[in-house]
Amino acid sequence: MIYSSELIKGTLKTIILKLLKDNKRMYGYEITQRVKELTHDRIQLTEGALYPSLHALEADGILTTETEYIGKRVRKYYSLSAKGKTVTKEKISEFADFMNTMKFLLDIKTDIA
Amino acid sequence: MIYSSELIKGTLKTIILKLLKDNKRMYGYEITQRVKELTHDRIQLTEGALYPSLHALEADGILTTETEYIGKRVRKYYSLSAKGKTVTKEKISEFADFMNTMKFLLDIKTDIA
DNA sequence: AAATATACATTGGTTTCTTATGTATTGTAC
DNA sequence: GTACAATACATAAGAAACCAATGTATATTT
Repeated sequence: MIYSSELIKGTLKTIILKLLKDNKRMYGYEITQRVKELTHDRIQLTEGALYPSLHALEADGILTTETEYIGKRVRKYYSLSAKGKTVTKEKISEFADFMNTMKFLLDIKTDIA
Repeated sequence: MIYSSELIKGTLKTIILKLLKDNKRMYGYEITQRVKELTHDRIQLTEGALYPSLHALEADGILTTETEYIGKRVRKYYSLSAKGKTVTKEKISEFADFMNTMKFLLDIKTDIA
């Protein structure tokens, strides 16, 4: 199953921030692959969604970047700034709260303890 | 706490369908009030979002309508069509699956069994 | 040598929602 | 009895976020 795109709307930034929280630094392509792997292909980030989001987070001072060359190929690493770490905690906790509300509203039984 | 609007994106139709599944028929204003009440004001549907969604669901054959007059004031009741009942089950189960994926991805502990 | 994977990025379009506005009736508080 | 809030519908203009497509280029596998 691949989720309908409307479902994923609004969660992309939270996913990016969580991955960066756990991994110190990651580059764009790596993020798409990690999400694909962790969700068993259920969530597939498109580049057209990912890169603008990364750029927006950087412009907001939430992410910092370092560019490196692997051979001749450029690679841009993203990391959480101090502000980013705070924002990440808030976003995840807001999402957790939202999920509990939705679970109650939709009367859903979950299968993960 | 009122959730940031981006979080709610993509969930509106699922919420509408779930309420109609439980209540046979409801009118627009009633839906806004019920959601507000059930979520303790955390989710407040705006009319500008609700009515276009209801109209779209009706146009897709997912909802049927009956108009009644309460005194001189018009009230438009919405109900699930046969197709709508099927779609509702699919939507809720897709959302439940999505929540489990997100819970795993964000490493969230839930407080509802 | 060709195909696939890696790695960045932008552009045009669509969907979905927000804010604002509009109309009208009914109930409540002063 | 009149102003305000609540009830109840609706649309329109714009913003935000995402998707699909396209573009460029290098590296690896077959």
